[in-house]
Amino acid sequence: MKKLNKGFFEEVYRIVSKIPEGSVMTYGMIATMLGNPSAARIVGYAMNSAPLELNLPCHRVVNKEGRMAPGNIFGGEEKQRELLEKEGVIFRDNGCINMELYLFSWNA
DNA sequence: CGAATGACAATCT
DNA sequence: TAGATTGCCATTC
Repeated sequence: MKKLNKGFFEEVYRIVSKIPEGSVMTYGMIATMLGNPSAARIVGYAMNSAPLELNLPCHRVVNKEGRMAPGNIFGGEEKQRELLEKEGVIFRDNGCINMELYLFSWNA
């Protein structure tokens, strides 16, 4: 669980760590960046194995709905919501993020 | 090498 | 609308 230098994972970590505060990224989007638009699961899997030492802003990584995973990951999706809100991300009433507004534009 | 896993996505019921 | 199912692809055992 230490040699996570597996191209794909590494790229995921790199991209995620590049997400500026107040912005969010979707798994499918990251996967597309890596060249595999269908590898969204791999991104999630990478997060699952993501070393906390990297301080990856995984809370800025959300699914297409603008929502976060199951809820038993970081300590509760609600906790994530608070974190993101604190960074300036406004959530909708349904608990989803305004992706159109907060989606991080990687390709300048 | 083969089977299992996974924090998604899209489709179907 | 919400829940369940399948597909996809890389990593792990």
